[in-house]
Amino acid sequence: MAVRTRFAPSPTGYLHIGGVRTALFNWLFARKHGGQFILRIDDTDAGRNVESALAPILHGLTWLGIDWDEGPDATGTPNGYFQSQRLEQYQKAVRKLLASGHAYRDYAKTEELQAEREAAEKAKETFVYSRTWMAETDADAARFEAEGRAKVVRLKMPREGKLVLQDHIRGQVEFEWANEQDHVIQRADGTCLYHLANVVDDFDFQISHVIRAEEHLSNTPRQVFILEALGYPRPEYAHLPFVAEPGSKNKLSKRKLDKYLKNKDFAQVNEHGRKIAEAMHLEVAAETFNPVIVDFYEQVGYLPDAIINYLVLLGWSLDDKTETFTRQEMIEHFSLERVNKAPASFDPKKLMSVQDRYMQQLPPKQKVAMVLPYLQRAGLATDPPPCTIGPVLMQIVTAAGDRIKTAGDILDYADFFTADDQLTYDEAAFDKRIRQAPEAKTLLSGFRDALKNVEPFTADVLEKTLHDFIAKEGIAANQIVHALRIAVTGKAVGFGLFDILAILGRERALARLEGALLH
RNA sequence: GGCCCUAUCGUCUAGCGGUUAGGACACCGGCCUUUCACGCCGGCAACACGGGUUCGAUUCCCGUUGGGGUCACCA
Repeated sequence: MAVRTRFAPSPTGYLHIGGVRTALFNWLFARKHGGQFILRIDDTDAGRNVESALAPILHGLTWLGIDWDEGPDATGTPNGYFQSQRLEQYQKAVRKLLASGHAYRDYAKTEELQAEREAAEKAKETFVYSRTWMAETDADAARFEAEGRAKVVRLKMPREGKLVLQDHIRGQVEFEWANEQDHVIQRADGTCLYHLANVVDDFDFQISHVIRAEEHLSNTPRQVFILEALGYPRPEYAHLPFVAEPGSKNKLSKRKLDKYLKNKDFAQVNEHGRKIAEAMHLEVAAETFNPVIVDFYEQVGYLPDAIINYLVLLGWSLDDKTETFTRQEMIEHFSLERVNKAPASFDPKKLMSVQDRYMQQLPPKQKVAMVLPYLQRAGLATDPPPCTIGPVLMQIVTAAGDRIKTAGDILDYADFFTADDQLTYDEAAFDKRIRQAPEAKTLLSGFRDALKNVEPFTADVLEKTLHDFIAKEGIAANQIVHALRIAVTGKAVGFGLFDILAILGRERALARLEGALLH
């Protein structure tokens, strides 16, 4: 049997990290078995802004390299893979269910139903609808309608026996039919509900394996009832544990950002990204720009491979050792049987460390290409870029080494791209290392003079120059090194001092020293 | 509350009857070093509890407790 899996997001306007994990597992499973991965849009009641609300989702999946074999195109133009376009199929299914007696017209009023519910609760019994307003014949229906009642269509669920489900992750799970309600499948206004639509779609698209979040496990009985009543084959099921909040077992939700920001690690990763976004003058609303949303990572300059690698480990593992996987390796090794049953909490710090590993592997040339747009967006480089920028960027990226953990980190070195007389200083550091350090200014000015004759102006020679200077002055390296760094970069931290000077070149280095002496 | 799922270091996890319970992230020391980052070395740290089954349970079974999900004319 051909393997066909699906991811069925509703157009919410953003791609959530938990959703990606679900999509990823579906994608992996399909790829592993040479099957198809289908993207279907659950927009049964979304309405107007579907296209714009869908764009970030399609874009996010594409960015992450989760490609779909069937579904909307990249622009999200509605086609057959939108529930809103398939209403006729759902109506047909309802008619069939009605005809076979698996569903009935119900004329109960909300208050009447509510009363029954409350009575059951009072008596501490499980609520079971009395079916008082059930119309199984046209005569009944006519009578209720004469009373001015509105109708919905309900499932006529079995009231005895049980459903035995084989789940690829949970194993055997059983449900008593008696605990199931006569769920509504068609509203009074004639539109259909999710579970019905879902089952019809899964059948029409020939989905072989339903791989979805655990929250749907309890919904499965009604879906199985519907599909069996319709004569459809039962797909295979795999209910994934959900992705939980950092440091807790609650389901991750984009609505509880305030709470996550109290988590130190989450706050730190968030802050890092926010700083970069601000440097690029990005307008970011906290609700859509934070580590729960995929877009955050793209904006900040993470690598899609790193995110995918982190995510595949969230609920799945190969063994006790392997942590790094190429896509091919993931596809080759993935199996539902090795998916964990318990929820896994999202750990942004660990994601960061995976990102760090991937970044370290990246050749400098690629880092340069990755980093350039960030300078442009921050207004530090023109577009198209000046042809001189390539070599400079290569020098910076090489000198910065592992310090550039995301592409946006290039902005830590923005001072290379600002005019020498526009340099801003970390004032606290400037105070400590220059204003209040004895002799600092004298030493800086002495070293400035020494720089005038350095030839060639390279890191090696500069290092030797400094050592000679230190020896001549009879001082410790500490007395000048920190002052020098602040004088030429404005900052107390950064990569190798001699690399900095060499990249700046003699003229700019001298200008900056001059500037610092006057500051 | 009913039903369902679930339970190994703070976090992600390995383990599928006998292990000094392993790895990774984080954390804490130390080394390297002009700062920061990287790297290296070392350290702290877990089988929720109670019954069974068994020669022997982290592992199998049953309870308890904890956590979560679900019970809509939402998806």
